[in-house]
Amino acid sequence: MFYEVIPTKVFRASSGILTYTSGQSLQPGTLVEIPLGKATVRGVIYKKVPQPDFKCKEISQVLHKRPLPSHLLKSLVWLSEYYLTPLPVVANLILPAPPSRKYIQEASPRSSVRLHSPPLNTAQKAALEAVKSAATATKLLHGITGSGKTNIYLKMAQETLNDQKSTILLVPEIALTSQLVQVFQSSFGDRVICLHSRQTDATRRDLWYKIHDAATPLIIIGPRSALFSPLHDLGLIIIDEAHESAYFQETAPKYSALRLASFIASTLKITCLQGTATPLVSDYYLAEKNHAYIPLTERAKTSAIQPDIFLIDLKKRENFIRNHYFSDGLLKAIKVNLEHHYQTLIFHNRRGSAPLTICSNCGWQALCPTCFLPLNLHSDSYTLICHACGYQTKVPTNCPDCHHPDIVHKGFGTKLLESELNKLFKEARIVRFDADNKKSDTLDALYEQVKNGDFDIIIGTQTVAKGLDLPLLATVGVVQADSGLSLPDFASEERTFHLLTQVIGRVGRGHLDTAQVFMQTFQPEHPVVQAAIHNDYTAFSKYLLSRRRAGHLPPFAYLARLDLTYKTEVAALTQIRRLQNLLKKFPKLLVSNPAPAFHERSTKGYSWQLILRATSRKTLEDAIQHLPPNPHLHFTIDPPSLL
DNA sequence: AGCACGCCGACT
DNA sequence: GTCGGCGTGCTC
Repeated sequence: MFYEVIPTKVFRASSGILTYTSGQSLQPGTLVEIPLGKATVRGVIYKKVPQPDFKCKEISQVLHKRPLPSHLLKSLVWLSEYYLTPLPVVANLILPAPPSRKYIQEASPRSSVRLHSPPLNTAQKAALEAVKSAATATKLLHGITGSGKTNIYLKMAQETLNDQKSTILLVPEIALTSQLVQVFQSSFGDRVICLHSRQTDATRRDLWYKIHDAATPLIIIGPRSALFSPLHDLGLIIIDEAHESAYFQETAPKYSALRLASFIASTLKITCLQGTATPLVSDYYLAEKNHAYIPLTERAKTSAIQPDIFLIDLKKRENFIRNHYFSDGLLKAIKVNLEHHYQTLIFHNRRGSAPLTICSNCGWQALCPTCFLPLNLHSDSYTLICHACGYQTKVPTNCPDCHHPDIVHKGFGTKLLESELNKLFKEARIVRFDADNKKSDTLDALYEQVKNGDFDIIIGTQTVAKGLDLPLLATVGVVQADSGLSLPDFASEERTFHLLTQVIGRVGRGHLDTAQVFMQTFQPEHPVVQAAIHNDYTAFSKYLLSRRRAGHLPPFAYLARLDLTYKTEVAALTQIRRLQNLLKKFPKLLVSNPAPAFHERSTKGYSWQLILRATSRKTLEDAIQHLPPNPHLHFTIDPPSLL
């Protein structure tokens, strides 16, 4: 018998599928090992075929008798076509981790008492009914902070379990301490399997087989790759925080877990529920059009309160008499909080002490020797660090160019704010959370202490904006709300809106009867800042959708980014111009001018990019498929950002 | 998307 | 001459 097999190794300019022979009768989706050149690689049976007119090698081993569930094989084909990626590249997504010698036993999940999911309030019941009655497979649940989306997830997972079906719950990044994981574990005990990146290959492989061979339905909680869990009885997919960028895989095979989940759901005729307090406007627009948009606007907790929001203009220095970074109002609030043993959260989305280091005499700037990006000052270790590649160097005492001693640092990050607050409030216990924390003092590790009030002031980047529920938190201070708005990226306004909305949502959660937000900004009138402080998603989406429509951007156009990377800048430039000319023959395609990529230079060389836009996806696909093969060229279809 | 090999232009 | 980068062929 002859079989087409999808190998996991690729050769440029091969169609991807190869034909092998076997004495056994094998079903599509069976995992096998095949000889390929001098090597042996793993592969998946695609389908049975008649004997071809060329000679075939024999399948060397059948790895698992039971084939993969059919929706996974269909997913491979879909991903390959949708993202124009060779089948062998996407095949790597569905194979279990290869065996490895090191075996670490996972702590077995606590089989706790089976709690029943909490009863739903009227608004939640109505939303659940709306989810069930929507005609499309994919539904968007727009639940504001505190509306109780989790209760709806629990209820749906429970009902799916009652139907003897499994559920996949996608989370952006898995924190085992996260409330969502804990709630699911206490409700469903050892039916819950968590997948995460810190598991060893051996553990992952074990769990893969456990899922594949499971006799009873399960609940899988994990990151985007959890979609490839080999469940034979999948009945529901839930995507929490569906706006998060972590659902897009940036490295090949590039894909959006949201789009894939939608494909799987419509293939299996099951529900894919995407829940978020701040939908991506593209998803919102599409869901609205498909009658799959379900708003849940009522706060579940009656004790929840609207925070008092103080918008503070950074241009008016009279608001900053006492300190350069913190307005007088914010400092007053911190002082009051200290007296009441309440907490204050200071949000600033830039780590380090200062992002720029320059010579005030000749204008020399400290740049990373490989990335050419400005080096960030970290005062605590007195080093300059590249936030892109990690390069470190001592801060020079004199300018390397003119030897002048006037080296100055511009801008500010969380480390500077931390030392500033330490000076202002000597008695306060201050903690900072960002990507510079060591494993032992991450937010995850110190969560209980933070919650119990062991710290008075919490400073952080986006890591503190998401999901924190602190009973003693009274005040949020945003040091510069508009700092992310100037990036050269069509998604920067949307990202800023998400962050501001999330960080505002940290207070007023019903624990305390006081809640304030101090929003400092150079652009108090900016529509994004205004929409965020008024918690007005409708105004925000209206504003952003009109900008997107005018700019021929998603959801009104399809987007692709072409990146060309060469060792020398000349090569990158000449090649990108050639590419630009080549693309002129596609009449319906909008081609941008060549521009240096945001991360213009890296260890790989110099990168330049072209942005392609088209109103039909087919136009984009045609253009990309007709590009001459070039190992220096990489493309991203539907990029969530251009950075 | 990974490796081996041969070509060519830029250096010592 | 040597090195490094680029282009090509490889697979059933």
